[in-house]
Amino acid sequence: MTASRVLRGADGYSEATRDKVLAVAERLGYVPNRIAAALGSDTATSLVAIALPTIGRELYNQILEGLESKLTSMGYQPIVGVVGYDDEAEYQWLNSALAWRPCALVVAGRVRSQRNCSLLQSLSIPVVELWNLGRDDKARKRSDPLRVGLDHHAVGVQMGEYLRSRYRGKAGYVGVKVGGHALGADRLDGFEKGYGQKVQTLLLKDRSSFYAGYYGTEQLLSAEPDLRVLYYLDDNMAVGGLMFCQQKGVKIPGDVAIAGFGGLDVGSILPSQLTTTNVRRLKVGKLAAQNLIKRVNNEPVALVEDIGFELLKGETS
Amino acid sequence: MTASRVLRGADGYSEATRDKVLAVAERLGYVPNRIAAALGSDTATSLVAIALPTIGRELYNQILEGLESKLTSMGYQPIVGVVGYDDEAEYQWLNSALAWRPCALVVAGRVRSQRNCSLLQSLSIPVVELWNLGRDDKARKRSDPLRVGLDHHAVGVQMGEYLRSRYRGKAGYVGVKVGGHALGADRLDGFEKGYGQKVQTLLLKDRSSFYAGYYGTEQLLSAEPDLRVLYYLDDNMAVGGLMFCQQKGVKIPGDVAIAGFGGLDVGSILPSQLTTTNVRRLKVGKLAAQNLIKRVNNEPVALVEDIGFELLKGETS
DNA sequence: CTGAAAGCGCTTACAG
DNA sequence: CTGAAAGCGCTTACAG
Repeated sequence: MTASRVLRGADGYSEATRDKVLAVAERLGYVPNRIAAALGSDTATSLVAIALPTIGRELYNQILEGLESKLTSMGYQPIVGVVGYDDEAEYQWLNSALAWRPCALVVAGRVRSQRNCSLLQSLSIPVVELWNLGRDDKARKRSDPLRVGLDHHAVGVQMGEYLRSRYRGKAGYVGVKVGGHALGADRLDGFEKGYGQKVQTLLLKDRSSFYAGYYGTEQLLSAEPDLRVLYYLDDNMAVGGLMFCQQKGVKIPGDVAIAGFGGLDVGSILPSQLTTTNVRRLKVGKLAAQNLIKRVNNEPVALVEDIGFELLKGETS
Repeated sequence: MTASRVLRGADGYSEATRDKVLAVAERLGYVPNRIAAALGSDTATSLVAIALPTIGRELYNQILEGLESKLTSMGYQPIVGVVGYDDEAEYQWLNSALAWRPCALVVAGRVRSQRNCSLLQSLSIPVVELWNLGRDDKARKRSDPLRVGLDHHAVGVQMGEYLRSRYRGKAGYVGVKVGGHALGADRLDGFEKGYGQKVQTLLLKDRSSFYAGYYGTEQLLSAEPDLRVLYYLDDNMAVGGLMFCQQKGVKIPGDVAIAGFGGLDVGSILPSQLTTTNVRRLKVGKLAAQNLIKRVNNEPVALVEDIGFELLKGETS
């Protein structure tokens, strides 16, 4: 009926009827029902499904903040899920979220099981993969997921080369693995390449934290006391390592040089600024949201968006 | 039809037909449509709307993490929105989220405009207010929002009394205000009461951060050089203040004693542990989700859930 | 500019 | 145990 037209802001009615409809709606306390609207129409919903590995820590929660702010401001509602690095959890979550017929989907770019890959490929809605750019980016097709992120291998290479230019000794790495996969493996690969020698690697079965960085450093240094350079999965762990060294009287960077990744806030509050690679996480989220919605609206959009990174030459190395 | 019954796991069909239905569904790649299900049924959806002031920082994002994990594990999908401390933004967001007919709503407990209060009261779905317990909690009615949080006034009193027992000099406070409202005002009130004297208060028009704590402390100390005790809105700001003092050669706690709030991770990695009040943020989220869903299912539930807090006697005061 | 008809994909209530 | 009917609150396409 005509009421539908005025309520949803279409045209084809007179001012008089509009006012009448609006008045009645007001009086009756009308609340629109997007569920019915979604079912009745063949156009897409305003729901966007977002599956992230975690949200409790600085990295992904700032990405989420960027996503949320852009999506909301464009009139979309995010449905968010935390799926860890667990293929089964991701699969389950995708299925329950997809049943709400979102108009688009955000996932974290990571190694994924065949089954989950096929699920993603079978979707008719736009998908964006966050955070990691892949090796296959040159060969992207229009039907592939969009990508917004950075080249983590290049981050590692850059940091490796920087430290190589200043130090000569053995290098170590403290990171984390989940279900057999090392997080940030691309950066570690790159680092090894950039530093130009084998890196003593310790992968903890733990979540990244100050504490993990602390005891990981303790473990690694007691096994390999002559390490000259320590690279970490992220700044939190690097700061943990820094604390360990300070407490043991190990001089930074005199005895050991330390570098992290992320440009998290902690790094900047230390008495000596942490050497790290800064990444604009908020921007990842915002750009992802923007590109996704462009694709939803069939506007032209970059298949791959590289947000880059920036080496912060701190005082810890 | 019968297919509907087996697909949604109701009963009243034979094994044979079930297998047949499942096989066909599989072959056709059937994806359930919760939108249609929601419209066709008068039972509640599995959507839960969550409106938070921020998600980019440790406090609320750990609450969100708790909410998300519990809700997802119980089969609900969270729609999340960031509304700042802005009544208009909250109002707009609530209206768009409510149009999806969520079965429940989570909001942050805060001072709210009359209009938003009436909106909340007019809802027929369960609502939970997070974080702040109110003064009116004794008089809660069944129709009022649930509450899960803590008594921030008591936090302030406890910290004030603790510091009073150790120091005598003037006290200062560095916090933040948004749109005229001081965040954490209840804690400040309590602190003043507990410490037993007027507290020099600096409210920055900024968001809480290390940096805000740093320059806020600088400002406050240059205006009031004889402060003996500094209390902060949260641990991030306290750590910023700590950094400022260290850099200026002010001895902690010899010259100035410092205390924060939250029990955020930063506080634990410092060379000297921060005095603060620890709050189990994850638990706030989890309990809120649990109670909300109990209410959705019409099970008995505590109207007010006090998760308490814990004074951490650190080395900075 | 306005409205009656049909349908979106389910579910509930009822009849076989 | 199985199915045909009606309806959820909208929208789209068509007729006045």
